[in-house]
Amino acid sequence: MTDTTNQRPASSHPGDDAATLPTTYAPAEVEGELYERWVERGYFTADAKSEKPAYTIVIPPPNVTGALHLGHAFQHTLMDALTRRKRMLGFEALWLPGMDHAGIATQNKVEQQLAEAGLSRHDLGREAFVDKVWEWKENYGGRILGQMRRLGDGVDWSRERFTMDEGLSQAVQTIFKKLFDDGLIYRAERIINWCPRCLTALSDIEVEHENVPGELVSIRYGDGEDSIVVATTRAETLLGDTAVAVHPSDERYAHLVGRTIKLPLTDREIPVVADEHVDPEFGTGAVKVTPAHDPNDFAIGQRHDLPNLTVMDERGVITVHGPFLGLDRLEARSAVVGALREQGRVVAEKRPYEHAVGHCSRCHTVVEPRLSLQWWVKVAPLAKAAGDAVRDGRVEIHPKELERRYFDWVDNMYDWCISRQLWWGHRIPVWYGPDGEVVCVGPDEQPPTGEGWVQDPDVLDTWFSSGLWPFSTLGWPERTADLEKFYPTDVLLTGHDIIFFWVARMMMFGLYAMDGEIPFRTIALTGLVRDEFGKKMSKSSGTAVDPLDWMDAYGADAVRFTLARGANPGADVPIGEDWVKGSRNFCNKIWNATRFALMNGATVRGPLPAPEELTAADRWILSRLNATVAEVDALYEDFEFAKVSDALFHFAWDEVFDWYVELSKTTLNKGGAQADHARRVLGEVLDVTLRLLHPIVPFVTDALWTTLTGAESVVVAEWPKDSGYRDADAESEIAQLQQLVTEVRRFRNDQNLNATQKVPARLGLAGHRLEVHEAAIRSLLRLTPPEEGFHATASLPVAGATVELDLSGTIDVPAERKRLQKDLAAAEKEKAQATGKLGNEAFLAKAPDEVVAKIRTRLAAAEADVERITAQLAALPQG
RNA sequence: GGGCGCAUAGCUCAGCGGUAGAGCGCCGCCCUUACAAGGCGGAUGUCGGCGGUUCGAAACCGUCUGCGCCCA
Repeated sequence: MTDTTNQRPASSHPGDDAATLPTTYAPAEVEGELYERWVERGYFTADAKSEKPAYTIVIPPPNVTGALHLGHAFQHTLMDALTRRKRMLGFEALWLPGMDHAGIATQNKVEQQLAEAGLSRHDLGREAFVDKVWEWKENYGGRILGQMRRLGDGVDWSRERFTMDEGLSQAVQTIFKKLFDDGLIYRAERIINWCPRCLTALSDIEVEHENVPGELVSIRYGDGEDSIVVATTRAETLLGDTAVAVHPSDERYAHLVGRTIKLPLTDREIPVVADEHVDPEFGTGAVKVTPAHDPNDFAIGQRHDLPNLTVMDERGVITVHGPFLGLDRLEARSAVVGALREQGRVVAEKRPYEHAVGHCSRCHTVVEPRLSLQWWVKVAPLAKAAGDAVRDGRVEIHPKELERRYFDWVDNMYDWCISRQLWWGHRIPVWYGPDGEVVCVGPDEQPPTGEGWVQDPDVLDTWFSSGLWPFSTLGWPERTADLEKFYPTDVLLTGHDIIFFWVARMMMFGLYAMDGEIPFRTIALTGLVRDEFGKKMSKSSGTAVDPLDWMDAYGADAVRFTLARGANPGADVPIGEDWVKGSRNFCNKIWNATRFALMNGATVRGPLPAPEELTAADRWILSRLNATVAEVDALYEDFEFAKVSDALFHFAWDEVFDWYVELSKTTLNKGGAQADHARRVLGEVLDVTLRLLHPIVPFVTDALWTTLTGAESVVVAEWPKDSGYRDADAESEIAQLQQLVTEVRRFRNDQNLNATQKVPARLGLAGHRLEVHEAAIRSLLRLTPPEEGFHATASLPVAGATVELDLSGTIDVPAERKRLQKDLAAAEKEKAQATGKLGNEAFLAKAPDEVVAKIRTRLAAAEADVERITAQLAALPQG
């Protein structure tokens, strides 16, 4: 025999290897060690100088504060599967890891720590505080990185990045300067979302709107003829009202427009203005206007030149002199309503009143719209480009249904507030001079020095730096070899929940920074991980599962396989412990099937025998093997991980393990050339199957594959190719064999025959194509040859043969009759359906020929079944 | 309030014009020398309701009901 797979020095005694494999797969014993070996050998380290085509995925950088949760485990499994497969396909695969500095989250964490010591960040001062955060990062940050190793993430650790790295910070400064110079970054005073707890501005998408029961209070402003009733859910803002607005054509209030009205609880007179944007149908048709504390009111204020009166400080405490001074906004709300009520100015109160209220996405505090001076990105031109790149097909969104969500956002985007009143983050590179100068400093420039020059104290929104991730991590703004080789990246795989936060921003910045070059070719969006009942998992309700626990109990492969198997494009993924157990069982099954194969001398050495030398079972499984390779390849291209996993699960378990391995036992026992061939085919099938499974369950496949082949590692093995071999004859022959075996097994079961009990039988296969399978059939069914005195007590016509069994006594006639009658009913129903269709002229005339032919075949089969079962029933002894 | 999506076996989900499927769960038999984390066999659905299109609908269209999600 010649060895065509010459890089595989086969182990000298495969049986010995098998003997060393325990009967149960113990993931804990192999996973950690295997992972370290992969990393040490540099399998995941990509080479920018490689001749191979590049395949790049950048990881959605987890927060430095984070721990691995099932959502990460899920996405990482998919990204790992994609890169592992491409690596096997001969690509220079790079999966680039890293972390996000997570401005607010991280700062909060360190502030909490300080609070325990009774300190605030102001006690330390900015510089010391930032040092403290770095210190925290070194000590506690990045726990997730170790957990990624546990999961088996094949990331290139040599390229690990952090958004606050020097390089990435330089990228931030570079793009800031470029945007500033292009007039796409500006400073403006507007109403922004303010978190009174985090004490910072938030962008629109960092605010979560939630319906909560509040109150709607209708208040009468002014008196008598000249009074107007307005309604509000935030009565305390009354203190900052600088007008009442009505619709210009609203006759009810026409006499008041242009005049002033007395604002209750104050000594101020405020004007009544007419504004097109007031809805005369809503409520009383009049609205109070608080320009400094509401975005719509601010707009009205601008149009009518109203003063902006700020009545709360940054913590939401009332600053207006009088009885409400020093009250928190919520206390002030009821105090104001109470005072109004006393004055008889409360016309109506609706409580509870369901309405949407914005909450800080970080700490869930109710946000307060607040007038302040902030930095903004003018998104219109950037967003247009980001939308066009998808519209013209340069970037593809998977699944396509989610495109709309993307377009809705990028096509209707408001300017992005990027300044945050935090200390942890990229500081805004703008200096203010003593005479009002504003200088934006580029990365290679020196900030202005001298008396009176100060840098802007704010830092940038965390998502500003994440938006640069696909290229900043590859060395931009330098024209690095990495950037040359690995950019644009291939797939951006992430949850659809951060399309706006992250995906759209990367598109905008990527296209802008790289002169129109796209940051990635495909956006693959996943859903969220849910519990086994499809319910949201949350930390607060205690329903969140720590994937580490499951990995410890069942192995990383089991967790990965379960997640992959649930991964339908864009859809949420439910996961439960029982399912992980099921996946563990599958891994164990693979383990034992391979163990069996090795004990029986399965081999990958030498060429595969020609089809004509093989048994039908061999040809069948090779045919199915190649079809499976083709199927898996096609599914991978569409990110159909669930279907990939399912196809492999069923091929491996149902076809290879339950049928091929069982059939091969007879051949192997017989010995001779056929047995040699079976060993080679078995080796081939396992070799390919393990390689196909590897991207999803990397550990168990590597442990087994190296034992089977003696080669270095399946991580660097070649991805299987469909040889094109298909054998329809073998497939139908084995299908017939399966039909016969199953039918007899059913009979045995119905007759309550013990599974191990041997039964004498005559197969009646003379001249039948299944004749060659007689030994296998007898073995599978535990049928012994008819001996002297054989007396058939049951006769089963099946698959064109008649199997006669000697049950040495009476069979259970009622049981058999019951079963046959059920089968007969099914066959007759089938026959009736088919007859009905074929009797329908319109069907014959309009249905495609192949459908008609199929129905005809079905009818023939049903008729044969009816005849056969009727005969069997008639042959049953009376009783 | 606007938009999108989903209702299929006990549970979680595939299928999206031509015989209703999978995993788990359930019932029965079996520790058959690869595997009891297993083997073999089995049961279970008027495919949410109503109407329409079609030779043919779980699938396409309309409508109602009930749930999700996104945005305001």
